[in-house]
Amino acid sequence: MTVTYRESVQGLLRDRLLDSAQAQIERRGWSSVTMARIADEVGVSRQTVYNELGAKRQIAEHLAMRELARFLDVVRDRMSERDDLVEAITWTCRGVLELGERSLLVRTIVGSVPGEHDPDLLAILTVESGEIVEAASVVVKECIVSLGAELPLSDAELDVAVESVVRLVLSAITRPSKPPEQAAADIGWILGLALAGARDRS
Amino acid sequence: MTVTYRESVQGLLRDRLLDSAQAQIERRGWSSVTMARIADEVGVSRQTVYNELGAKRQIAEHLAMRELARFLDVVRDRMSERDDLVEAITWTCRGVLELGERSLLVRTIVGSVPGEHDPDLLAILTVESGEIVEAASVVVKECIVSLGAELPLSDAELDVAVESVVRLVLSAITRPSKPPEQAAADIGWILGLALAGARDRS
DNA sequence: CCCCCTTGTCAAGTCACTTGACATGTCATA
DNA sequence: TATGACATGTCAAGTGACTTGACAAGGGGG
Repeated sequence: MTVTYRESVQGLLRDRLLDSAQAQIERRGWSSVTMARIADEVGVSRQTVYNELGAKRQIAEHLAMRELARFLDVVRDRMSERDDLVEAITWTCRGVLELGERSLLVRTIVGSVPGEHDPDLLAILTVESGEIVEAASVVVKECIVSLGAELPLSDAELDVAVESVVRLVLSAITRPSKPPEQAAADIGWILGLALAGARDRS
Repeated sequence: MTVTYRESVQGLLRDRLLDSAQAQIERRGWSSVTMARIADEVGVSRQTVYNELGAKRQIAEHLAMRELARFLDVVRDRMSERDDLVEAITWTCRGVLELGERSLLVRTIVGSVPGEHDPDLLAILTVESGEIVEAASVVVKECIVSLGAELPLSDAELDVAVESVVRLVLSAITRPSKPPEQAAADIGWILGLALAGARDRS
């Protein structure tokens, strides 16, 4: 019993509600998302939506966190598919950036015209992005550590490096300027240079 | 909203309970299945098991019906993969018999030593098998009708033919004497002969 | 300005599930 | 044979998630 019945049920409700909200966003934008419509589509009462997800503002955050989880799954998968650190990071960045292109939710948020940015969604990409960077950094660092390679960086320096990579990826997703493969190669290149410089240092 | 949230939850509970019961059967036999253990594994109270599934005897029936559904899925799939009726039936019988060999639940029930047959499980294969024959016959007939071939049989005669095939398959599952492919060919051969005879008749 | 819709909150009701208890039956063992 | 351990099956009272209906407050659009 890895996951209990009760947890499954609770998770099922959450998922359904978020699925509905996400579908509405992707169809007609965030402003068309309505607590009543979510409740209706899922077949529960409006109050239950409030109980489970909280105010509408928080729904956007929940969606962001759920989407983040999808990206972190890619991170975990890809990081274990290469031995060399720089290659692993490059390969992972590419996968993440490609998912960013495929993700309908991300495209809807990022792709909306600046002027008509919904305040709630905009907030996610700015105020809340701190949490995103933090969560992603933790996962990436875990993957690097479990890779077990010898690094010319102190623990604190590793944190900085990881966070920088995460921020570069996030930036490339929100303001893409080149295809994923090349953007990933660029990030890997920078990281490689930094590691070489650190190695020379000693 | 093809299936509502509430239905999903109810179905989830049922499935979990039956999964647990089935796992216990396959591990240590029917007699080791306990209402308390089912409740415990799924993480609900013992009373909930009674509410949802009824007495222990009925759990065996539920399991049989659920397993039957798996077999009928195979029937529906295979019957649509051949144009000629006899070929379709032969192909379907083979698939069903092969599933019978793979099905851990079926193997556990059928394969248990005659002397130690648990009364409840034994009942399923005897008393309850009427329901099984009936349900399976309905599905098979539906498939035949939707196949749309011209048949030399009246509707009542078709019922008899279908039921006979179903009974032959059921028998081959419970008392297998040859590999699925050959047993299926045998059934198809009989059916072919019967149809030829019916055609001559007119 | 008023109407309609939305958000957000509250209290009372409903129903699935829990809890604890009890009667009953069966089997192993002293 | 008596007895303890354990299983089935049922009941009533309790808990908590979800429902229902209502309300205040805040925008747009006719």
